[in-house]
Amino acid sequence: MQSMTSLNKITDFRRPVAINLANRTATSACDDCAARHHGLCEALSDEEVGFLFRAAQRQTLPAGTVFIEEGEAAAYFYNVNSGNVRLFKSLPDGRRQITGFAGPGHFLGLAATEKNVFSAESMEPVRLCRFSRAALLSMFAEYPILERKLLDVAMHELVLGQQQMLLLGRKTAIERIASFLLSWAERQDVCSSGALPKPHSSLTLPLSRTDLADYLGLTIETVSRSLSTLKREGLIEIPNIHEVVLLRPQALSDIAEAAV
Amino acid sequence: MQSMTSLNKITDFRRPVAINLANRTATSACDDCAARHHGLCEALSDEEVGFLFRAAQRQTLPAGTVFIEEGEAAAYFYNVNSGNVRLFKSLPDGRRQITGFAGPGHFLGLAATEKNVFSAESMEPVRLCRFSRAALLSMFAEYPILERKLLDVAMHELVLGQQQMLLLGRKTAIERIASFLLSWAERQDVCSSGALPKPHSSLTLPLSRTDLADYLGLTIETVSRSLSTLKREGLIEIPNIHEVVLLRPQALSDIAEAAV
DNA sequence: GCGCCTCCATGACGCAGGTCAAACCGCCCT
DNA sequence: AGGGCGGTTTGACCTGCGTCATGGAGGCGC
Repeated sequence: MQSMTSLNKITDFRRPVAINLANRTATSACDDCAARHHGLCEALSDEEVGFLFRAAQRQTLPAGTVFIEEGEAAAYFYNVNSGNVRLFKSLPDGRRQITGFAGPGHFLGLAATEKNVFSAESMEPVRLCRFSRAALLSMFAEYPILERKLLDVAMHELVLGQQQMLLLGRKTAIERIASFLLSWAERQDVCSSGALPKPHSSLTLPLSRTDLADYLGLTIETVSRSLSTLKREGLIEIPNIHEVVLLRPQALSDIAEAAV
Repeated sequence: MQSMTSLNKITDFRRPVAINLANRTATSACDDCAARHHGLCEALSDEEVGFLFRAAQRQTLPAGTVFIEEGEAAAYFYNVNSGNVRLFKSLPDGRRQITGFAGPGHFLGLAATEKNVFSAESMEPVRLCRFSRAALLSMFAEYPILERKLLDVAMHELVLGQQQMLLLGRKTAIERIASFLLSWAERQDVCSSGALPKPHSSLTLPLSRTDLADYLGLTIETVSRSLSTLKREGLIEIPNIHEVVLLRPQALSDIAEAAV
């Protein structure tokens, strides 16, 4: 049991690292950051965060800004401080596949080679910390825990990616919508990982129907129709366009997982 | 230019590591391994490989053995020495999505939490090195380069995963087949990364039509029909069931990327 | 309040790809 | 050589979802 160490907990095996005296200005700036205790930064001490802070450039972007462009040289990594971001790939004729969303604390840029293999666009006003590749690489040498944490992050994204492949390759429209609602509930901490949300849990969807369609590999019409079906059958309520109430999570789960 | 260090080359920044005298028996066993100069092991010195060797259990499996089962406790990591393996997720009603293939040198188990989130099955007789989580974690402390290399591996898999999401979510049947053929050519080193294979390049497909269908989110009938269409139009030749000749890679690429 | 614009819902219809069925093709076994 | 068997191809048909079109609902400027 004890030996069954979670692989997503490899950060538990922290090596001792040299601690330098971070300047207080830096640290306290991070104190106010919504991402201070999420994602990458949560694994770091105040001193380490201070070091990271000094290596970062801060950016504030209005909604709808594409700040990572597929095919461009991949010069930077990003950490989201506030706001939500959509990640996507496009085909020349305009077809788009959203591969994921990044909110506060999420680290961007792991799926990259020399060129970015995806684009990123702010869905709302967004604040970011930006790191050059060189800066991040040099930080690895100083703070090995970063590397370890990034491996955790990458592993988690691999898990999500595989789930999404099953969804896109093999699930029906209704199953995709049900799966999405439950995974979004988990993301919003409405329920603990793996558990079902309580009946009548309410979700906020900062995404448009178009985003939803491009994420689930459907059209907006099919998304709309599937949501209507779930509503008609009493599994969800849609008080307004950006809100969904999960009336019967178990029934949603049965659909999402194609329970027999 | 020089500062544009590839992120997939972060292993270039090797920290000095303690080198212990590996016993020669171990090292020479690895010398014969097809995976010695691929994937994880390629990043390691003989001494490091020797250490890894002693931490590993070797397994030989016949074709069709499921050795990682979705939902089971994730106790081990694997490194493939020889043979090919399919990775997949299933729904209770039997629908299956193959999320990837692993050949010699590939490392398995990164997409895992406490439970495996995918299954793995040998497609042919396979030899593996198996590591318990605990063993791998303790190796991280001794050989940080492992962690770094695994981050590289994970990042590369994220890139592949995003490509596959675009394919599954937004491409037509023919586009999927064309994309697959080109990516398989790249995998088989028929062409360098990013470049097109030469006209008349020949590919070996160790996969059945069923595998192909489950990988591409199609049915075997559609896979078969799409291959026939490409053949009829003179883009490929199919001398036998496990071989495909790419007559006009550029035309395939135009289809795969939906060139306008 | 009014017009405009964007996003969403819903209905009618079409088609890419799924389903069902039959023929075909090695390949092994005797 | 013949027969059985699993995998593949091909054809005929069907359907889930995409496409196209229309109407509605909310937001925003003036």
